Amino acid sequence: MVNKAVILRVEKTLSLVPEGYVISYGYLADLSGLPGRARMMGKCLQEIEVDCNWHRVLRADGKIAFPVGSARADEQRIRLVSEGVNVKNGRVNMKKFAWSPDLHTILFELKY
DNA sequence: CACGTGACATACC
DNA sequence: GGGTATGCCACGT
Repeated sequence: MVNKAVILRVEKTLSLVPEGYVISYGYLADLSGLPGRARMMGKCLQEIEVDCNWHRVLRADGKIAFPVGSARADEQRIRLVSEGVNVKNGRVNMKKFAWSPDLHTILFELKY
């Protein structure tokens, strides 16, 4: 189990990620006021509402975190492609599609 | 208390 | 590009 406060923070951050963009686990943690806790993001995503933007979360190198060919990986790829994010060999070009707002601005707005 | 593990990241070779 | 090492934090053994 993950703290409910943490879950809420991550849900809030995910709600800010625009359609057509993606974000890494590490930066998601940073924006949620939890620097260095990338590994915790995965735990959170297993407990978060299915309606969140979980499919926009990728590894820092742009790869989908699930094993290639798995049902989850396929669903994530389909969702990303359907909103305009190119997925080639289970990987996304982070230079093009990564959502990278100013960290401090977000932290200030969310009061973390 | 010491490890091992995990939807991870970074640095270095 | 791949492979190893280390840092990170929560949990289970």
